[in-house]
Amino acid sequence: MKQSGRTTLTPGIVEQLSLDIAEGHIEPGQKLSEAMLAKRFGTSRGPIREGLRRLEERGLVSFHPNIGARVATYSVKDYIHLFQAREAMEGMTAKLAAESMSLDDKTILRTVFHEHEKQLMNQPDSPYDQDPGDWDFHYLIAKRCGNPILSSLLCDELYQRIRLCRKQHCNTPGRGVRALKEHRRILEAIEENDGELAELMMRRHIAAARKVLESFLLANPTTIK
Amino acid sequence: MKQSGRTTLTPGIVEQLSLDIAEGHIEPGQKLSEAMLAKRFGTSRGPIREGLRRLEERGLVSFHPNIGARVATYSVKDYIHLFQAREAMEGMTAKLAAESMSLDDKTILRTVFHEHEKQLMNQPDSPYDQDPGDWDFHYLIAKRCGNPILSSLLCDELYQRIRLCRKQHCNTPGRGVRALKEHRRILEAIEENDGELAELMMRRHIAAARKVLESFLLANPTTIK
DNA sequence: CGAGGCATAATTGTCAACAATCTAATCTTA
DNA sequence: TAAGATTAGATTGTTGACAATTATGCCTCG
Repeated sequence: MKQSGRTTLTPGIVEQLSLDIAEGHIEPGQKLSEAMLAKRFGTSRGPIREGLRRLEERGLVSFHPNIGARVATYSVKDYIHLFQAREAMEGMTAKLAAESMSLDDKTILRTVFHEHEKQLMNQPDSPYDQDPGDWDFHYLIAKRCGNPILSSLLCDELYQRIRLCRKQHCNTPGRGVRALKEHRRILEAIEENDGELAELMMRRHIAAARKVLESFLLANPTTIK
Repeated sequence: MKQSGRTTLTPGIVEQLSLDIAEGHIEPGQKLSEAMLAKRFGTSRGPIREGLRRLEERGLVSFHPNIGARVATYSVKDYIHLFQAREAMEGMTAKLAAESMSLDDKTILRTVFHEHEKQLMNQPDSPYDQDPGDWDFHYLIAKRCGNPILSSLLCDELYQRIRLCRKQHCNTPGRGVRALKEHRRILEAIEENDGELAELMMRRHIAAARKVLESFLLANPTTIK
C-alpha cells in the first residue's frame, strides 16, 4: 500500500489493533506475527512494527527480543494497581467535570446514566465485562473533563489495559444496582458543580469496585481464561 | 550496527533520546531528522523510527506526516493540566508510600529530604528548573510507592513532559523554603504510616505549586524560550 | 525590491531483501 | 523409549533502495 495524500499507515494500524485487543478479538498473550499482520493490513512489516512499538508503550503489547510481540498479560496484582491509578485519576476527572464541564455535556451524561439504568432494569446481573452502560458513564466523564492529558491517559491507556485484564481474569463480578446508585450520586454532584463531592463519590465508587475485585481474585487465585 | 546477542537497538535509542530531551540537550520544538539520528546512533533509520514512535506515545515527540518528528511543545494550558494530573497521581503515591513503603526506602527518603534541606541552605533562591532536591523527593516516592503502574506513568511519562515544559516556559519561579516545609510534613506523614494525611499534604503541595504557576504564566503570557 | 512560480535537493514513508536468531521436526544414541 | 543433538524452516532485526512529498534556492516578473 503506497502513501496516499497526507495520511500515513501507522496511526490506522494502531487504532485498529488497539480496538481488536481491547474488545477481545485477540486474546491476551496471543502471538502477534508481523508477517500475518502485514498481510492483514496489506502493508509491509515496517509500519506494522512502528504501530506495535506504540502499543508497547501503551501497555497493550509486549516485545521480546528475537521472539516477537504478544498481546500483553497482566497479573492479579497489576489489575489491582490499575484500579488504584484509576481511583486517583478518575477522582480528579470527576472534580474537573463538576467544576467546568459544559451544560451540553452534562445533559449527555445524564442521558448516558439513564441508558445505564434502563439496561440494568432489563438484565440486572450482567457480568462486569458486559456492562457497557457503566463503562460509557466513566468514559464520558474522562473524555470531557476538560483536561486532555488526563483524558488521554485514561481513555487511551488505562481503560484499554483494564479491559484486557477483564478478558484475562474473566468472570469478574459486576456490582449492578449498587454501582448505579453510586453513579447517581456522582452525576448529581457534577450537575450541582460540587467538585469536592464528585471526587469523593467517584473515589469511593472505584475503591468499592477494587475491593470486590480484591476479595474475588484472592479467593479464586487463577481464573485465567 | 548489526544485532548483538539478545539485545535490540530500539530500547537504547529510546532511553538515550528520552534523556536528551528531558535534560534539555535537545530544545523543545527542534526538528528530529531521522538521517541525523541514524548517523549519531550508527544505525539505519528503521530502529530510529521505532524509537520515535515510542517517544511519540510518551508525549515527548510529535509526528507530522511527510514533515517528520519534532520534540514536543506544550502550551501553558497543557502545563497546568500536567500539574492537575500530577496532583491526583502523586497524592495516591504518597498515600501508598505511607501505607506500604519499606523501612529502608523511608530511610532513604529522609536522606533525600535532608539533602534538599542542605542544598536550599546554600542557595535559597534557586530557580525551579535547577532544583534537583525537590525533584528527587517526588521521584523517590513515585518510584517506590509499590504500584509499578503509577511509577511508570509518573516517572516515564509525566515527569519528562513537565521537564520539557520547564525548559520551554523558562524562569518558572521555585517555592524554595515553603516547598521544603511541605516536604517535611509529607515525609512525617509517610514515616507515621498515615496514608490519608500524606495524600492530603502531597495534594496541597502540588496544588500550591500549580497556583503559583498559573498566576505567573498568566501574568507573563509567552515566556517561551 | 519583493512576490510568486519553477526546478532541484533533501527528507519522509514504504517496501523488499539479507543476516541473525529462534522453533520444530528429525535423527541419533544410550 | 526417552533424552539430546542436528538440521531445516520460519520469524525477527536491520539495512539499503525507491517513490511520494516537502523544503530550498533561483529565476522571472511586476
